[in-house]
Amino acid sequence: MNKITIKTLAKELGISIATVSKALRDSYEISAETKQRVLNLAKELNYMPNPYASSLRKQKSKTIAVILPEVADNFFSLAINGIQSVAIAKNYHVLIYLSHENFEMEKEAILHCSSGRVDGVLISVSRETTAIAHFEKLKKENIPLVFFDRDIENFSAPKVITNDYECGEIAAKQLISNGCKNPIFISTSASLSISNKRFSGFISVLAKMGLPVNNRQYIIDNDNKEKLITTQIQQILEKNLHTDGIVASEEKLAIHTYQVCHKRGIKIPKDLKLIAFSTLETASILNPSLTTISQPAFDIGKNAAEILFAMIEKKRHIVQDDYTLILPSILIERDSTNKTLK
Amino acid sequence: MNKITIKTLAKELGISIATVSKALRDSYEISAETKQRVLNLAKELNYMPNPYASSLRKQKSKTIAVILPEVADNFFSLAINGIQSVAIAKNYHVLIYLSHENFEMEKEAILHCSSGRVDGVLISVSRETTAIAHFEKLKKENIPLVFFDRDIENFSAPKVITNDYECGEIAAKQLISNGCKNPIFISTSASLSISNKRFSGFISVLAKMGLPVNNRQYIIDNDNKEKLITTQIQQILEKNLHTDGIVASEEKLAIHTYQVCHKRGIKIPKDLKLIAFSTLETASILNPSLTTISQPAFDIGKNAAEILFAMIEKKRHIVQDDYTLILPSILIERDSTNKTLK
DNA sequence: ATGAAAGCGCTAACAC
DNA sequence: GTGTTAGCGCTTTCAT
Repeated sequence: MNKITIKTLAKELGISIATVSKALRDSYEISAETKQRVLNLAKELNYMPNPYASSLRKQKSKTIAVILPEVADNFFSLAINGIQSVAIAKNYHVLIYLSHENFEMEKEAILHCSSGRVDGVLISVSRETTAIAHFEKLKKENIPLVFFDRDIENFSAPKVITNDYECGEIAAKQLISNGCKNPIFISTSASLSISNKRFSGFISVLAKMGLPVNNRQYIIDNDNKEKLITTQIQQILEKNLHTDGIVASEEKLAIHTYQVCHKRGIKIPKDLKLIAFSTLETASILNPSLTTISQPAFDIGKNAAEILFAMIEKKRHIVQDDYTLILPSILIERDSTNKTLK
Repeated sequence: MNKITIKTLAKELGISIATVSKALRDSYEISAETKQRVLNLAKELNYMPNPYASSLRKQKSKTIAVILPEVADNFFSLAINGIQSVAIAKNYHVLIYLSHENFEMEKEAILHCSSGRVDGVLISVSRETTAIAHFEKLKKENIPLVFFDRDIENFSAPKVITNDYECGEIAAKQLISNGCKNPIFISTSASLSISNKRFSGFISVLAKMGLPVNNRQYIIDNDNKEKLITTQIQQILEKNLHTDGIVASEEKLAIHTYQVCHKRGIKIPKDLKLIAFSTLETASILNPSLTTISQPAFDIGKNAAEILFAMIEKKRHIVQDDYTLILPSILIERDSTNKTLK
């Protein structure tokens, strides 16, 4: 089957390609009759404009990129949904890149976004990301960037995040008010701003309550094999026998903590109380049900995308570089932190 | 900052754009020295070729599309990972479209894939999909298509699926051998080939065992509000008080079944045994742990992508239109089907 | 080894 | 209201 281009239509109808182009775009210059003829033939032949020719000409790709650490975490799945919902409304296409929490891959992804491949990018940074040169390159190319959920402190761009510091406080309070004397905080990154904020909130409450503040933070190495996470958690627990509460900064860590506890006969919540930052759908049916601090993942994605489009559509003056939208998470109390259960 | 194009480089170096282009592509026609000069300057100026100009010229987009019913299901998250892993190795970009189980959206997505936007498409069909005109349009345009996980029967294209019929049998046997006399099968689509195969396997075992085969299949309407799923499951259970086992054809249905049971005080596995087609990470820590038939999601995605690339790279003769790769799922027995538990 | 030139399919300024 | 034309940035003959 031969390719149908504007030329085909023009030849077929005996008019110029310019006329066809204008007719297709419903230009006021073209007579109703000609438009009709063009549209009819286009439909008949299943004409679809070549997107790349148009992109090249207009210097606009009608696509955005989403760069994520991973897609297996429920948060990111929901965020993608939010992003897609607005992209589709804007008739945009979305390119997905996964950094797998790896800085080099993130850089690579950003690189792909330049030179006009996309009109804008949404990113949740990898846990290794501290440098900002790749973001600056984008800025130089005038490609709008907005952070969602996981941002980076020393680079200025709009961001849609949640109230991590407060949630850190809430987590600590939840554990302490349920009797924990020795709660700890586990995460997978020492540099991720989101983790640090959560930990800061957490530790501030311990301090306020007069609880010991040393050795409260544990970084789980998740760059190697999956298996190791449980081993590491188990070791932490063994070396800190007095630990009676855990705040898991990531969904995955909470799941692994359950597995360790099940295996080692550690009773949640009696021996150990657990609270997790997570949007896990199964939280309520876990054994025991898991107390979570749940992020508005869909809305974070949606709002980030909306801001991005505002920038793309050159309503740029509306969006300051330091614009920050904070969508609060909510605490959902369940059994894993309940002081009266065994 | 001005855009850096081949022209910039050429002018700067005092050579022609043709030479620059060839040097960048490491053509044998160009002297080592010139190549070096070009490469150096390119690096210095951060030159990135315009992907769309190149696509337009070469009639190749270096991107593939992945069309999914949704991304919240763990299976699809894993599959995306598999797909990405091969796309990245091939230096391809991946466009994501979500059908949200809606046929119109799927058609729309497929439409976007035509006219050269992508070099190939991977799809897991929506549960509403029975028509095939949109696929045929793709085929006419010579855009390779491969199905993964959820295929469609009356359209011939390579597919990577799992052994659904056998798994339906396995599910039935698992329930029956653990004492179920009245198991039912729940899914969300009456037309989805994958569900039907599972059900066929399931019912064949009931028949063989001499168990009643009428009213064994229940279709849950999942097109409206999320809430309703539990209501529907509850109603099924209330109207069929003798039901003592459920095969959930989808992860989500299993989760909702748990919720109903928790709420109504129905004890799993004592009152009701449950087995689910699912890759849920939390299956082992649910209350009770969930027996699953687990799909090799990552590998399904990966293999589908590999086949797609074989087709894109015109090793097309290698891939027949009716090529079917079946990657078996595995049964993981856990407490939700255990006959001796309460 | 290098360059001139045509053209991928489309848009838009400018004629007529 | 319609057509001519000049590119967008790149690749690829074909000359030289």
